[in-house]
Amino acid sequence: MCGRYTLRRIDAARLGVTFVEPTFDEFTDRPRFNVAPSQAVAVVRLNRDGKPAMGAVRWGLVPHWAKEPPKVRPINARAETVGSSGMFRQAFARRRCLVLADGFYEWRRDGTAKQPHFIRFPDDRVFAFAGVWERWREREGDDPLDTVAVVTTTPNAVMAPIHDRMPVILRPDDHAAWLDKETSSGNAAALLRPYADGELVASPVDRLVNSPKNDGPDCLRPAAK
DNA sequence: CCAGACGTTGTT
DNA sequence: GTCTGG
DNA sequence: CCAGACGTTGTT
DNA sequence: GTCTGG
Repeated sequence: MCGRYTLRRIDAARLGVTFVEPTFDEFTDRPRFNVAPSQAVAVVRLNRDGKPAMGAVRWGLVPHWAKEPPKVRPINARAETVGSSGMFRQAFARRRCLVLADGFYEWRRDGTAKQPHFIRFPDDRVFAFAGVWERWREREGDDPLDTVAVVTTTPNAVMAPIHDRMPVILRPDDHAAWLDKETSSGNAAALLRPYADGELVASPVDRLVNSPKNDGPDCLRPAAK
């Protein structure tokens, strides 16, 4: 997947979760029309009590064993390797999460030009990418840096004309199983497939979104013909 | 055994 | 932390 | 992914 | 051209 998505509103009740971290105000106060890598993103993960809770982490994974957070960090993890790669396997086994969004961008190449497309559900509902997260600390007792990567897979019929990868979008019925630490790696991996055809829609949007500085409704303006 | 890597996308 | 390559 | 920078000395 | 930052 590309490095951009949107979160314009949050329907926490529908997702069956509660707000737990103060930093989450960042999302309730300011809708995001262009969430870029390294920014704070909204996730749902299991609390210590085993219940789903909503919070904020940074987009771009820093594994717990890193000596220093690298400047360039993976924002995506391939479904084909997320269970085996040294970078992701622990997070995949123990720290799966949901990354909340209500749409995402993908660029289609027209020769040298790059045409951004916006992909969403027709009712603009909030949905969940499959994510894996990690907690990094400089040293014992320091404040943690929590980070996340979104899992990608092969495109469905809507995405195929635009791009050769797409983020994994989990159906609500699968949210609990993805989050559950007891779910086997095999069963978790089975959830990592392209979203069913026929629900998502894609449309070209203004190139305004190409600059991470732009974060407003204009990012969703239909592309000029 | 130790040292070094550990990622994706897209592009060629 | 854990795996791979030498 | 795209946009934007692409530098040093010395000072805080 | 290539790297960094968002």
